[in-house]
Amino acid sequence: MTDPQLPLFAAEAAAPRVATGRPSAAPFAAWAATAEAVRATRARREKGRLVATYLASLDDPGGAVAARWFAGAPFAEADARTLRIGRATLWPALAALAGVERERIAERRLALGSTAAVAGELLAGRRGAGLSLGDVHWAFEAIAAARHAAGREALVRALLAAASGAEAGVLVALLGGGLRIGLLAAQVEDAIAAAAAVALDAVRDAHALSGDLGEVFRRARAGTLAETVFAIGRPVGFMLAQPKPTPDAVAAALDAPFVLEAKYDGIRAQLHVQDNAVRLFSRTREDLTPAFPDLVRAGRALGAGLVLDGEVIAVRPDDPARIAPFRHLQPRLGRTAPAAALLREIPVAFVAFDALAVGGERIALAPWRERRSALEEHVPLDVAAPIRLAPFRWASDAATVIEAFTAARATGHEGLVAKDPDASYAAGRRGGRWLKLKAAAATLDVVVTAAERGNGRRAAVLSDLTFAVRASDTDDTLLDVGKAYTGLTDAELVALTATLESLVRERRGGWQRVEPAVVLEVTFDLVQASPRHASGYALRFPRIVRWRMDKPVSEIDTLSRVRALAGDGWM
DNA sequence: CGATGTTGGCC
DNA sequence: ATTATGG
DNA sequence: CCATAATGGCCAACATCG
Repeated sequence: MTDPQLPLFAAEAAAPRVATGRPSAAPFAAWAATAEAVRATRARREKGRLVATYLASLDDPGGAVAARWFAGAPFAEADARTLRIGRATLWPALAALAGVERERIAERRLALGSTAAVAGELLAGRRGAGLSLGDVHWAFEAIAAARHAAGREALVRALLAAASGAEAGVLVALLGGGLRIGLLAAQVEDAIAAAAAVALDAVRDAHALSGDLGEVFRRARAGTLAETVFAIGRPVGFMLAQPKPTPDAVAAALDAPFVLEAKYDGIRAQLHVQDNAVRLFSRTREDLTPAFPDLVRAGRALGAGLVLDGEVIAVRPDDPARIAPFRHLQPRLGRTAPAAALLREIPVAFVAFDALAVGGERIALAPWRERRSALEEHVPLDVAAPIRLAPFRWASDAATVIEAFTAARATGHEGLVAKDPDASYAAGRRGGRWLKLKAAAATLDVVVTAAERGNGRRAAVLSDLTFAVRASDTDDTLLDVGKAYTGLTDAELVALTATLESLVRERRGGWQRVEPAVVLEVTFDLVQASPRHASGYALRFPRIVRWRMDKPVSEIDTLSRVRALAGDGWM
């Protein structure tokens, strides 16, 4: 169907891609049917079994793409390309194909909760042209390479026109950025291990190293998983920390003595130094290098064969030893060619807290103590250097954790990370060997002023709540200060929806303004000045603590309290 | 040309 | 990032 | 305990609009 010619490989230079073999002629319909069967069951083992059975049935090496797609994305994590397809492209394409108005799409989207479900409904009964895995693969390649939205829409339309009704639903889900069948990378790893009869650990390790489930599947079947190489310049999966609610929980979860480090409020990054070539990668393996030429310059001085794990933070221009909050770093993110003035105004540092390779040798499997020694040999302790060593301290009890936490907060850090000194680096996993502890937040009592219907499984409830505070003790004007969607149970959301429906004042699609009567207690990590809401403030990581049925609107918090909670200056 | 809309990626 | 949910 | 879904706020890039 699509032309497997020139544009398909045009983007190759940007990010080296791993070959997955010749495109497969295997029917896409079987993949789509498997995805639907996975969606239909909630049993995790059954989902895994379905995927494993399907993967085992593929005899064509080009079928590797099938493994990738089950994780919900059209491309591998190691692949920097995106499709740039959203509702602006999907809705007109669907409307044209189904021969209905755009309004009808919007209406059904609201009722069904996802554009994928709308596609399945509107295109139901279509026979399809017998798409193969290879056809879909080429279509994704072509869409990613298409520069203009019109070109992408034409490609999407051609793809969907060739799809059966059953295929259209999953295709739209993949195109729109999420399969949502209750299956992600971790489950696909299980299925690959089962389908190829290899050890799960080997599959996980290969995935962490390659960032491509397609390659992992192909190698698992070829018996060459162990040949997945660690290479400097190629990002590895990050080891993540598990959240803990209290210092006691941290102390209880780790054997004494354990390690405490600051939790830096920046962006996690992996620094690769290979001769003169320095690269920085994000947690999702995006290439951050272009945004940080200052760190690249500093990295060249470290010596080759190094892979460091750490955090990029903003530092104060007047004193680079002191850290700046996350909002200062934000304008430096995503830049492809940052101006010299920006580099000056917002200086950054890479705070190294782990070493995955030194002298060209992978040391990720060694315990933290040994990795830390290696790190200290390669990174200066200088607290003002652009690439600097993260300090740490030993702790054996909760009291020490509390003390370190207080000190970290006073310095401007988010909190602490606690680590097991004997643990190896668990690439790509969030295990119990690293723990994080953040600040116990203040709460605000607010009133709901507007609500919006949710997506997917929340399509039937008003799950997205906009809330306000009073202007002052003497002025009852309500000023919006944020939105939240998490914290209430499903049952509470259902009950809340009924109440909010009785309070409707104005309705626009799935959105509605309501009489201010529902009082919520909300929490957050931070209050920040923002033009987003009428109050002039917004919340970082807002979540609902509880529905305050006992509290009248006349007693909710005021703008002055919000102002008092807002971070200001360098903190 | 600047403003706006869409998408993607950080936390 | 976060919380709720269910295997 | 683990994996997954659904979603906040900020910001940059890029295409398109006016």
